[in-house]
Amino acid sequence: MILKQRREKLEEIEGVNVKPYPNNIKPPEKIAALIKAYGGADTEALKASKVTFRLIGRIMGLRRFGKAAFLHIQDSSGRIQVYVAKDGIGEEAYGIFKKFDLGDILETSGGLFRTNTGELTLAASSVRLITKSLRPLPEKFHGLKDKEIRYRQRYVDLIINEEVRQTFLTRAKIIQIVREYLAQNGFLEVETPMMQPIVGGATAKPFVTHHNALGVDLYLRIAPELYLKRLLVGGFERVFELNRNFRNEGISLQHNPEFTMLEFYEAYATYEDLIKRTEELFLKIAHEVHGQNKISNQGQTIDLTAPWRRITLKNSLKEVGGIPECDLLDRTKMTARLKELGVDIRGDELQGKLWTKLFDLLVEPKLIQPTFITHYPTDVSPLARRNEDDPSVTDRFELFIAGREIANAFSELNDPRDQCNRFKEQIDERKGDEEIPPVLDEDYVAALEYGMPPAAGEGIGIDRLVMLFSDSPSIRDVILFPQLKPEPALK
RNA sequence: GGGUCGGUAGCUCAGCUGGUAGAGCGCCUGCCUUUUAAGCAGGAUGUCCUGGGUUCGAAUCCCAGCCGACCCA
Repeated sequence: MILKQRREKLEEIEGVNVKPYPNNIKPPEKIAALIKAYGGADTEALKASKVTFRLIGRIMGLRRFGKAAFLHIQDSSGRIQVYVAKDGIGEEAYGIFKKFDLGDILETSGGLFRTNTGELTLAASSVRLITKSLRPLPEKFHGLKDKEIRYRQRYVDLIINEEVRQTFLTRAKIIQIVREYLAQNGFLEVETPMMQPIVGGATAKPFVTHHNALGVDLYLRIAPELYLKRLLVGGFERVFELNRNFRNEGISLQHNPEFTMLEFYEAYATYEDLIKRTEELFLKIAHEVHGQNKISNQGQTIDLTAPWRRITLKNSLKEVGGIPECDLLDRTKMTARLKELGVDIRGDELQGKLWTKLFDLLVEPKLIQPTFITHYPTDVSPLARRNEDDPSVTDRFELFIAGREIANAFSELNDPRDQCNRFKEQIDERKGDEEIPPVLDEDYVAALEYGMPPAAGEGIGIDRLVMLFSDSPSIRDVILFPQLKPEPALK
C-alpha cells in the first residue's frame, strides 16, 4: 500500500524532471564536524558567521508546517535539524520538496542558526533529492524491536537504532586495536586456508564442502592453529591470523556457526608470557574504548586492573566449584555428580573431560572478574606442551571474564613423537563420532619433525571480546548478519 | 534435541470467556513559516504466520507445521 504510494510519488517527481537516483554526487561535509565546530556557538555568533555547509543525510524526522518544515537528517557521523522554508529555497523547489518522504536521502546547503528552543539548525537555501526511499521506516518513537527483523534486515536496524551502530563501530575499533598491538610487537599477519582437507586444531564438528575440479571433499576450518604453527617451522617467529572459523554445532547466545577468531603464535615465549600479553592487550582496549580499567557488563562491574587472578583447574573445582579433592580423583563420584547435573555421560570419559565438564557447569558461570584457569589435563589438551614438573597437565590457560570463556592459550607441543601419539589417542577417543573424520594430520607431524622452535600461542574469540566491551548479551548483537533459518522472500 | 513464550496494519501493540478486525505512530487530503513523540479536522490500511479440524460461525478453541525469543541439554 505505502509502497505503491511511494512509487507514485517517485513517478510524479520524475515527471517534473527530478532524478530520484542521481549519480556523481560529491562527498558532503560531515554533520559531526559541523556540530563540533559550531555546537557551542551562541545565537549571535551564528548570526554573525556567514559560513555555509553542504550536507547529505537520510530524513529521520519530518514536521511540516505548510510553507515550512523542520526535519532531522542523519549521516554516518550524526544527526542535525534542518529548516526548510518556502522563502529559503524558492517556490518551485518547495513544491518538489513536498514530495519528499521520511527515509529519503537529501542534500541541503545553508547557514546555521538557533531555533527558539536553542537547537542548532541548518537553514536550507537549497534541497535536492539524492536517493528516493520506497519503503517506510519503522516508527520513530518505539523504533524497531522485533529481533527477527533486526537480524534479517540489519540495514534497517542500523538506520533506526543508534546503539547498534555504536556496537559495530566499537567492534571495528577493537579489531583495529588488536591489529595495531600485534603489529607493534612484531607479529606478521598471515592468511591460511579456510578450506582444509583435514580437520584439526580444535575439537568441533566441521562443515563439509566439495571441490569439483579436484574431486575432493574439503572442510571449512574449525581453527587455523595447525597451519600457523607450520609457519613457525617455516621461520616466521611471530604470526597471527584474525579471521573466520566455522563450526557445525548449535547456535546460542554465545555461538554462531561462523565466528571470528584471533590466533597468534610467538616463538621463544611460554604461556606465562602470553598471560602478560593478554592483560596488556585487554587493558589497551579498555582504555581506548572506555578510557578506564573498569568496564560494565550486564549490570556487573569488571575490573581489568592487572594482574588477574590465576588458579589451576583443579583448585578452581575445589575452591569455586566446592568439590572435595577426594571426589575429584574418584571417577564414580564425578560421574554421579555430572548425571545429577543432567549431563549425558557415557562413563568411559577421560578424567580431563570429566573435570572440564564439571568446570563448565559449576565454575565457569561464577568467574565474573578476569581469571586465568591453568594446568589443564593433558588428555584434553592434545596440542599443548606438558608441564615439566607434572606431565599429566599442560602449560595452558583459559581466560574467563563475565562467566564466559574468552581466550585459550598454551605453550606449544613441539616434540613430534609426543604429538603423533596424542593425535592417535584423540582419534581413538573420537571413535563412533561420524561427524569428525578420524584422519591424522601426518604433514603437521612432519613439519614438527623439521623442528618447530619452542613457542606459545593463543586464541581469542573476537565476538565474545566485543560482547564484553560493548556490553552485549548476545553474540547476535555483535555479528552484523547472524545466522538464522532462511525465510521466504520479503513482501 | 527438550521446555516456555510469541507471530494481528509499515512499526509498537491491544483484542483471545467464539459473533463481520482495533489504538498510537507512520501514510493520504485540508489548514498551519521557530517545530521537535508539533497541532487541528477528515480518510485509507490487513494472507490476524501456514495447513487441517471442531462449530451455523474461528484472529480467538483443538491438532500439525514454519519462523523467532528465552531457558535447559
